[in-house]
Amino acid sequence: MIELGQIKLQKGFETLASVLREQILNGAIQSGEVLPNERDLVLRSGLSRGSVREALRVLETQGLVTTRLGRNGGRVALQSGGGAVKSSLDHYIRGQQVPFPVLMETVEVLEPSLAQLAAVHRTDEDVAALRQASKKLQATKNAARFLAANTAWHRAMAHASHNPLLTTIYDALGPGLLNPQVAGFASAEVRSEVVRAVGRVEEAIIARDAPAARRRMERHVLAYRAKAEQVAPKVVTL
Amino acid sequence: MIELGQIKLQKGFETLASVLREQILNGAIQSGEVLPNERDLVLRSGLSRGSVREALRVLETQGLVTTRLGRNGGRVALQSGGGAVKSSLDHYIRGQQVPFPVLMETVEVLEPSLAQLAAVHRTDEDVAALRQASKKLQATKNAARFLAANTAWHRAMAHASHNPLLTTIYDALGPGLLNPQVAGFASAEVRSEVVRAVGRVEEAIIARDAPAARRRMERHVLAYRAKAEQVAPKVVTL
DNA sequence: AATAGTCAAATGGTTTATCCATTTATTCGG
DNA sequence: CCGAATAAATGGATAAACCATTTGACTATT
Repeated sequence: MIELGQIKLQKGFETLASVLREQILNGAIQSGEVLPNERDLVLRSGLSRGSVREALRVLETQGLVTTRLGRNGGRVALQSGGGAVKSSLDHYIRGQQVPFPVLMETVEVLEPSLAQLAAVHRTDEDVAALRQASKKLQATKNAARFLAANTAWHRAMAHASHNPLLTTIYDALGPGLLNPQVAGFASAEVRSEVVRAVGRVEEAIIARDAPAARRRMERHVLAYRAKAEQVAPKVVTL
Repeated sequence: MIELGQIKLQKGFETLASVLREQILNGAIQSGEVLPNERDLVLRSGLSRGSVREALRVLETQGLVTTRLGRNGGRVALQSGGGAVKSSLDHYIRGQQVPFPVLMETVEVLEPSLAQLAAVHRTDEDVAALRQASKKLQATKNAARFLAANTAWHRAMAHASHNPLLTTIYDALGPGLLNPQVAGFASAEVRSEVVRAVGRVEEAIIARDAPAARRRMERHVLAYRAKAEQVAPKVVTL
């Protein structure tokens, strides 16, 4: 018997979705361009309106088109932004029940590298954003707001790396890290420690000292883990 | 004027998709469980079959259900695997036209960390898989197959890290790296160099020497970049 | 002239009804 | 008991309306 594998039947809506997807991804349909409306696509494709709508819905879900209602509405082509990556990672994390320690480990891998890259690629605007974020961090006493300010600084650092892939991935991990058992331990002592560590990383980034930026962030991350293990060992340890 | 933001209207199919999605992600609908069929969902939701189908199509696109045809068919709930992450990253890379150097940079960030984690978490099965992969690599002369074998070894290493997030992300980057201008330079000299470097990283992973694994992979990655810059400077340099 | 109100048109959203295609359980004949 | 025919259950697809939302055009009012 010859090996055939499973013969995959392409459904009508899938075919249309593929065709349009390819045209958007390869630039034949430019970002911002309005696709033909549903009734037009029915005529052009020979499919029914229901099938056309399913195809468009798939593209919308993939972040390749948005939908505008009303007169002068229609489907607008987009270059898929970080949104789809974010939601797919979110589903993956929740669905596979990725353990919290794995999330921490991942962040511990990304942050030092982001700091290093930020030191290499940062612009003056990045520096301004970082300074503003760390200023906010210093000024914030409330624990919940401190967390938010901390996240904001880290995002600014990621942005300064100018690596859109790593930044998008890093951003997508954020929500999963807001484990209340771990994130909640922002005592005054911990906060001042974080402010100090962040400040030192920021200095290195500003000085374009990539090895120092990495090293300091590595230390910070290790210290953070040590503290988290004190507070909630069962949640943190792999 | 008061700040209101855009008031978001929830469409019928969106609402149904959200409800089902939440139930799948929080485990109320178990992985492998069959959802009610379309006609049932029409009765339960009060929506029409078209809307129900759009909702299910969205979930399918997000990798949360699969569709089986025929009697005893239906929608089966899944925990979203790496597929959705992979395709969203692929769309992101193609759509945003993420430059090749950024891809290389990202891989250069991930690989040393993966090697380090592999040294920490590897099992005996991982070691067996790595050995098999590097054996294949040594034996392969043909340039195209060498590339494939090289990719396979790197995947095995990523797998050995036992960090599903990083592994999934790393896997998703693979296709984008097959730039023929860069990947094609597998001369005999380069190949033997790669084999040697891979072997040394593998030894460190087997010996559970995490710092060495990272260090050796870092060196390998740097050497690879240097070589690539010789061959195709315009493609590689940021 | 400027503004507000009204209407019409274009588009996506939704419904209903019906049929087709695929797969599998059941039934029936040998 | 087995194989073939049949029926049933399910997703796939179509057609024909109508609804909802938005915007442009027109009109009336001030």
